[in-house]
Amino acid sequence: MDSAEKFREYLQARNLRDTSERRRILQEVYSIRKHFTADDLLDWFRRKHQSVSRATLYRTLSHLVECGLVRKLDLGQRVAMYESVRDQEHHEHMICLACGKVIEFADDEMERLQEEACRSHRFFPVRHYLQVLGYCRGCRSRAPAEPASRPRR
Amino acid sequence: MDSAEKFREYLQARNLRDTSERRRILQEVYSIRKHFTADDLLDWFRRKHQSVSRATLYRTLSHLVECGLVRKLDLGQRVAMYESVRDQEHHEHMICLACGKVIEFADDEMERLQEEACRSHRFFPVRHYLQVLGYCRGCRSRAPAEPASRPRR
DNA sequence: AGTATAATGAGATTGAGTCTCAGTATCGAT
DNA sequence: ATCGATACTGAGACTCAATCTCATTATACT
Repeated sequence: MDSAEKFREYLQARNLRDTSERRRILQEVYSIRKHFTADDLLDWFRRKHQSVSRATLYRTLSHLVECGLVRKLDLGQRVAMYESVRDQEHHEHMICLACGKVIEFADDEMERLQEEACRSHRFFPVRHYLQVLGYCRGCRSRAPAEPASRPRR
Repeated sequence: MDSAEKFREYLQARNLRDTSERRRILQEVYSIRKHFTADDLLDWFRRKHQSVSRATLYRTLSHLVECGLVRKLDLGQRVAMYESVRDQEHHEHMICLACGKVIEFADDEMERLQEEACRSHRFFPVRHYLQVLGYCRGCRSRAPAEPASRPRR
């Protein structure tokens, strides 16, 4: 099932309407291959003269998150980051406190342990986020003793 | 080494000053046994007629985070949560999307896998956060099929 | 086509967190 | 103990991502 269809089913099941704005937002989100903020999206739409209002964008993004087509991330900055959920496997993020670089990584065993922890607490997991903040290879080597003088967070 | 001493050493090493506000904030933070927001702290101080300014509080909290005495958490709400880091072992959080309940859990093996992932990416970890969002036992059992009609995020 | 009602957009509002800057406290040197 | 350099504090202004309001419009079911 492709993303458009999945979204349509989600909307229908909740008595929500299939509007052109929602279709356009989903399409745009799925054409992007990296992390983005809500304002990034707004800019891209504006540049294409297909503007969507800020309110509608936020409302639609939260629906997309809710139905699992988009992941909302807190990468340590003030703004929320989003990424489309393709068939790629689930991954986590390392964020460099000095340069802001984001490294993606995945580990099946870690996922399994997590699910087990949820089971033992009778907790039903919907989504999860693992962020490792630290210093990337480059930033670390530039300042070996004390990683960075003034971290961003 | 107790927390006050550790903080004093941190301040000294950075040419920062050991002020009464900083001492009071550390003391208050360490007298709390649960998660709290910056505004919670502000309220508690106000109630004791020992007010600290918002600016000073935020500045001090970020020093405390920097020196490892306090952990800053993103529990899915808009506000940042904090918790004091006692000698208890590192733990992660499950957050209920319906009732907001926070469950703490820990797993040594998961920690180990994480460190390994960092090594293999030549990434120097400083701190990490794992949040599992979902539905707790109670909320899950109240609505078996579709966990919750209107999640908080 | 008609009707109920969900959605949209422009702009106002919220609120956590940060910044500014004048006055104050700390601390090492003398 | 005093001095001087400078880090710190607090009140309030400011930022800006995100949310809300509400009049108008679009959707979808009959």
